[in-house]
Amino acid sequence: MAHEQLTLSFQLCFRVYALERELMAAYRPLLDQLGLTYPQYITMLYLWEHEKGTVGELCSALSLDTGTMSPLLKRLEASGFITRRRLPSDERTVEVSLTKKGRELEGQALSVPEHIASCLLTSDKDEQGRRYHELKLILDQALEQLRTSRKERESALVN
Amino acid sequence: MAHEQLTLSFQLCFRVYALERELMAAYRPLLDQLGLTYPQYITMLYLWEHEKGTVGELCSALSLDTGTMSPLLKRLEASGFITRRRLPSDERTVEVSLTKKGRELEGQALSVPEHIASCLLTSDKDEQGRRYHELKLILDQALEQLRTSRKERESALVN
DNA sequence: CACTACTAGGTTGCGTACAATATAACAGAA
DNA sequence: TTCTGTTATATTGTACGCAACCTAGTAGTG
Repeated sequence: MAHEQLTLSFQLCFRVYALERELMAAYRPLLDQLGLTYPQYITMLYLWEHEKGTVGELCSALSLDTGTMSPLLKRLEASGFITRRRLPSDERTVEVSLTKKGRELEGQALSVPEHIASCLLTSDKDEQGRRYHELKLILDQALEQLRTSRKERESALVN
Repeated sequence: MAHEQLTLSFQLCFRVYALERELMAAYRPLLDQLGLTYPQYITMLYLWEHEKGTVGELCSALSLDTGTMSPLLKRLEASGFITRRRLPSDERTVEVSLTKKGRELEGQALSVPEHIASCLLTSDKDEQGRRYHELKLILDQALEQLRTSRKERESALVN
């Protein structure tokens, strides 16, 4: 493979790594006021939209495993935003629901996207909007690419 | 701000968050064989290029703070890849250097970029190369944008 | 029913990330 | 020289993120 492609791949990875942390740093002061972290915030976003969901659905929606999600939900429960209960129909599955306090938090979170957008967008919003739309598409392609590669690796291990 | 821009920003953040973890998952099996994590790997990349550096230089090159870098370097030292010593000229500064074992590791790491590139690039390498080059530019712009916004926030706090 | 396999979540251990704080060393002013 | 402020790094505490393992509940088979 061409040296340039190897260099490019490395630079992409490093930038994604750096950008992820820079984005978290942008969210942090906003979410601090709500008493949430970013992973907790996107968990709440899921619940604000769907009102409830099982642990498995949350793991799958956010691409997180139970080792991350279980303690995270425990903390959200301790903060009083959600409740957890085992389903009578299947005692293995745990259903997560919003509390009154959790539902009310949505109102306070309404300004978060605006703040983040204003950190990402500068003067020429139309031009930048087009670029970011393009960026979203490429990120999706890269994600799908990597997930496909990972599944191939994993099934190769089994066989 | 337009609702579409708010939605777009959120989707970008979520995808960067997901892509970062998917990339780490792609690196993990490769780096496991070297006995490195991704942050340790990019630390070694810096040292393979520069032979040595201070803790501060490493923090700044990788955009990590000392709370992350200090224990990371301690682990790299425990693995025998680096040594640390305080500079006689300034006892506050710690200089990190490669050991023989650390230098030799570079040879075993040569195939890593190739593997990652092959997970990211599929059939049409030229077309995809162009897209990823574009992606790199947009990531850089987003990074700079966010860093500028952050500096503004921080200096606003001081004043 | 007894046995086996599978599934949904939880727990443990290790390594980041980072805010907040601590500490020692240096640098400049009085 | 002493005091003061700053700098470079380390430490502590909290929260991910994930591999590996554990457990209880369910489902299918004979």
